[in-house]
Amino acid sequence: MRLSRYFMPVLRETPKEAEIVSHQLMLRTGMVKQASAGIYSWLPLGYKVLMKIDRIVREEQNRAGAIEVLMPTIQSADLWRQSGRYEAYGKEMLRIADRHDREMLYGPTNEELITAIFRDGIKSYKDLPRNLYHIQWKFRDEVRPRFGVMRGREFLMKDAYSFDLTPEAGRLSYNRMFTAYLRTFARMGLKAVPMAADSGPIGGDMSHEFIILADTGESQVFCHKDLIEGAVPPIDTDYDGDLSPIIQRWTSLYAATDEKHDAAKFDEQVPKDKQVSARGIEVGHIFFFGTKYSEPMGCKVQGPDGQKIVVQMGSYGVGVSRLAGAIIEACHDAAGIVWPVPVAPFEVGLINLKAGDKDTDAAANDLYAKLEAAGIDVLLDDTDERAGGKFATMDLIGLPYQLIVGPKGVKAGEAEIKVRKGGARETLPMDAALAKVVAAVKAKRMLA
RNA sequence: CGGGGCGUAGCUCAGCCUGGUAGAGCGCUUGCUUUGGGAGCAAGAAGUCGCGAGUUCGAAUCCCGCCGCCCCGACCA
Repeated sequence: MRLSRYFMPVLRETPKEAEIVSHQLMLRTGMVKQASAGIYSWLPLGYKVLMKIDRIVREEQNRAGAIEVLMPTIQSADLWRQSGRYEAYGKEMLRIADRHDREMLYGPTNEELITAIFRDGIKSYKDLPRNLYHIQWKFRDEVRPRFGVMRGREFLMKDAYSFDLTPEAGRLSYNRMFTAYLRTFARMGLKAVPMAADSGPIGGDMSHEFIILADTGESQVFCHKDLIEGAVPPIDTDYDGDLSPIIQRWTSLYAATDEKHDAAKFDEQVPKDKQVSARGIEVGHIFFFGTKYSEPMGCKVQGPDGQKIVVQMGSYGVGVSRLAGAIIEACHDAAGIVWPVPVAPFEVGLINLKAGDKDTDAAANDLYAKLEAAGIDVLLDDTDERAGGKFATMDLIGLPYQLIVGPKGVKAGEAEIKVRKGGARETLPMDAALAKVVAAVKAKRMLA
């Protein structure tokens, strides 16, 4: 993409409504624009990031055996009456009447709808297990939206729902999602730690929040240091195999959010030099809820013995739009965002320091064409802005690698590479610089 | 939903207390000079002062109502 033809309304100053750094940076870089409280338009740069997150989530869901569907944003109240939640949900549910005065709602979640879909689509125990997921916008009419896309009213979420015959089989489904989540967040360049959460109506140990660590995170978390550097399940993990060693490894060490934190237990279970107290952001939540929805909604299958079996369910959420903000919270410095390669809106920022200069233009255009040919997602700053402004903007939007071409370098046949994270710079012959950037990007695309 | 605050140019804000008909910086446009880390000079465009109703000779300013937005708390992915 050529910046001269792009739409990227960057702001030099920080809009006053933004309190936290990710919100400030998302507004300043022109990633999003607030439409009304807690509701955002995603501008090109932000949308690219959102789609890269979306894609990683999807790839890892598919890999774990989940099947993608797409459910509507608008649901009927009748469906929610079947589970008894229409009355119970409260004001966070946006209720709408259609032209026939039928009661509708903008879905805050999809348990009812997926349970009905699955119930009506299966006949026998042989149809289980299954895991269906979708990535869709949801709406919760929060009393007080804040923190930009981290806590908006409208948000993009991945929700997976597992269906099993028995609680034991449900645990296997749970483990698959648990494992997929470890990979999903690691691939985005994040340190995510699963922490035991309130497990709802079933009890037991089948609920975890996935918390990423960021100095500016919303809540205090405590955990064993080894969890932070824990080994991420490899790409060839066999999801049909026994995943319990992975789960065991990630759940046996102490990890708790502040509301569940037990200081005495922490001291007892974790050596002083392994105790980590940090800030965190919840980006995923998985739980097993058994027959909470399948029972009232009549989601049953006939078992081998002819008896009806109420299906065991679990649900598994990832805050896709929230992640865009959360990643920035975890990855920024004083100059701006520092994107991990897998979620960066562009992988390389190519700076033409003197647009309009024949030789510099030729060199920049040549590198641009070669980067594109190499399959690199590149943004070429070919505007006639001054050098200082270009550097500042490029640092602000945080592309992982900058390739800088100016008249001096062109004369010497050289280009400069700047690594956004850490700021290391290196001047190399044109082709060597190109090769090095391409190799660096490709090496970092798949972090896990 | 309790408490607090804010709405004036694209952005950040001054002016409001003490009414007299709108300002600054940045950005934007044009020209000249500059050109490797947010340049200089000159000229210029740009605001129904959130909306409505009042008080007044006169309202951005005072009064009332409404709307929008933000912050703290409670709540939440």
